[in-house]
Amino acid sequence: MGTTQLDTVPEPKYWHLRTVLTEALDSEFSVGEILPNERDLAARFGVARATLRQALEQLELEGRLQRRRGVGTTVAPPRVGVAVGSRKHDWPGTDDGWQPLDSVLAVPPPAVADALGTGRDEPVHTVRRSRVTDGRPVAAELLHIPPASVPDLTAIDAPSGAARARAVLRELRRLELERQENAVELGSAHAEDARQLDRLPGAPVLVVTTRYCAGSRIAALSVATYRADTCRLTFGDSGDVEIHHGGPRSRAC
Amino acid sequence: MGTTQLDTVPEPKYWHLRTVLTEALDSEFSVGEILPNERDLAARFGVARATLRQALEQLELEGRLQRRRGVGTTVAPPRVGVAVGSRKHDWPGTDDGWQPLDSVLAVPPPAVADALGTGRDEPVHTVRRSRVTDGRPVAAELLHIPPASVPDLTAIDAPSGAARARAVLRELRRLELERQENAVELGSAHAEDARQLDRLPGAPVLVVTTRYCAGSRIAALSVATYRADTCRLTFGDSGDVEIHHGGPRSRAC
DNA sequence: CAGTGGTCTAGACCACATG
DNA sequence: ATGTGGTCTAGACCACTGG
Repeated sequence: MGTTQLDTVPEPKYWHLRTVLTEALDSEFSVGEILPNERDLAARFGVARATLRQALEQLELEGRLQRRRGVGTTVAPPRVGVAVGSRKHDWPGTDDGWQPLDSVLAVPPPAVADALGTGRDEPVHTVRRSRVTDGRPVAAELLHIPPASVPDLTAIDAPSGAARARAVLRELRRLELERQENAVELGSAHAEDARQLDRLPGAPVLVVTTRYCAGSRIAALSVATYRADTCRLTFGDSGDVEIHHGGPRSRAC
Repeated sequence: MGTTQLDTVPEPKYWHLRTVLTEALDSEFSVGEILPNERDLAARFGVARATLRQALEQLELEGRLQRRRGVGTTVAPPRVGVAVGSRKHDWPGTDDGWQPLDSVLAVPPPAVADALGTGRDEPVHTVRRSRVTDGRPVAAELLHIPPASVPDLTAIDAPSGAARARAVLRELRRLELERQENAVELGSAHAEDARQLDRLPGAPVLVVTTRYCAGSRIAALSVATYRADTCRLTFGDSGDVEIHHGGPRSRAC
C-alpha cells in the first residue's frame, strides 16, 4: 500500500487558522475594521472558541489585531517605529516623547543595584516616565540614578511628583554622556506597567535596558517596557526600516 | 458598611500561579532541573491543566522555563546576550557566530523589494544563514542582496550551496559599509525558521531587520529571527547589560 | 441591559522521546 | 509501552463596555 502523504504531519488547526486569517486581513479588511465576535468566527470555521482564540492570540502578538474586552476585535494599524538609543549623545529628558511622572529616593531591586554598582542597601533616585507616541502610551520606564550622578540636587524645591522628576533629570543632564548601551529582550507586563500601557497583566512587552555611561561610570540605568504588539524599536542614527506585511495593500481607514 | 477590599478585583489564577512559580524557581530550583509534569503540577495547585499551562507559557516566554514535548519542563539558564549591530563598520560574514547555508537568485517578497528599492520583479541574491551561540541555534536569517551590490560575482565557481553563499558574502564585503540601521519587533516563527531554531511553529521570535547602507544606497537587507525565549539582544559598542531575575541566586548547575 | 473578550474547567486524543 | 508536552473540545461563568 502506498502512503500518499508520507510523514507529513497535519498542521495544527490554530496555525492553519492563523494563516487563513492573515490572508483575509491582507485582502479583505481595512485598518480599524471590526471583526465578527469570537463565537461567530469559531462557528464559521468549525472550531472551538479556544482554538480560534489561539489563532487570534498569535495575530495580536504579531501586531495584526487589537482586542479589547467588552468592545471587540479590530484590525490593528501597522506598528509604529519608535527610536531607541539613537542620537548617541543624548540624555534622557531632552524633549522626545517621554513624560516624567514622579521620582522617589529608595533602595532599588538587588538586580538594579548590582548593575549600577551601588551597594544593595544604597538608595537611588527612581524616576518614573511614560512614553507617548501619536497620543497612545507605548512605553513605561523606570530610570535609576545614583545620588552621585546628581550631586547638586536640592531636596528643597520640588519635593515630589512630576516637578521633582523634572528636577532630577535636569541635574542629570549636566553630566557628560559618554555612551549608552542597550539590550532588548522579551518580557511580560507586570501589574503597574500593564495599567500604564493600557493592557492586561502578562501582555508581551519588549524590555529595553539602557546603561548610560559617563566618565567610565554608570551614571544611570533605565529599564523601559514597550508594548510588543504596537511597537517596532529602531536603532541607529536615522529613520525607519519599513517592512510591512505582504499582500495587497489594505484600503485606507 | 465599609468595603474592606475596595474595587480590588481578584488576580487571575494563572497570573497568581506564575508569581508563585517564579518565586519557587528563584529559591528552590537550579538551572536544568526538571519540574514535575503538568498533570501533577495542576493537581498540586488545584487548577485545571489548561490554567497551569497558561502560567507555564508565561514563564517560558520570559525565558525562565524550557519545555520539550516528550521530555518535560526544565529550568532554563539565563538568556544569552547576542550582539546585534555592534562594530558599526562590519559587513555580515566577518567571522562571528554566523554560518552561511546556501544562496539563491530569486525574486524576493514585495515588502523586501520595496525596502531595497528594487523593482518587484527583479531577482536578488538571498543568502540563508544560521547563527549559533554556545552550540545552540539562536537565529535564522535571510540576507537579501541586489546583484548591483556584487557586480563581480561570477556564477561559474560555487553554483549553489554554502560555497555559493560564501562567495556572495565575499563579494559583498568589497563594498564600503557606511552604516547599518536596525529595527526590532516581535513576531512568530514560521515553519522554516521554527525548524531551524528547534522550536514549534508560532514560537515567539525577535525579528531584527537590518539595512546595510553603502554610498547612500541600500546595499543589502537582512531579516533575522532570534529565539525570544533564549536571547537578549545587545546593541551598542561594548559588552553586556546584565539584569538577572531578582531573588536569591539559584544554586549552580 | 445585551454583547464582547477573558478566565476556567474536565476531559479526550495526538505527537514525540525514551527505555 | 510508557510518560511527556501539544492540541482540541464543549461548556460555564466573569469583567468590562456601551447604548
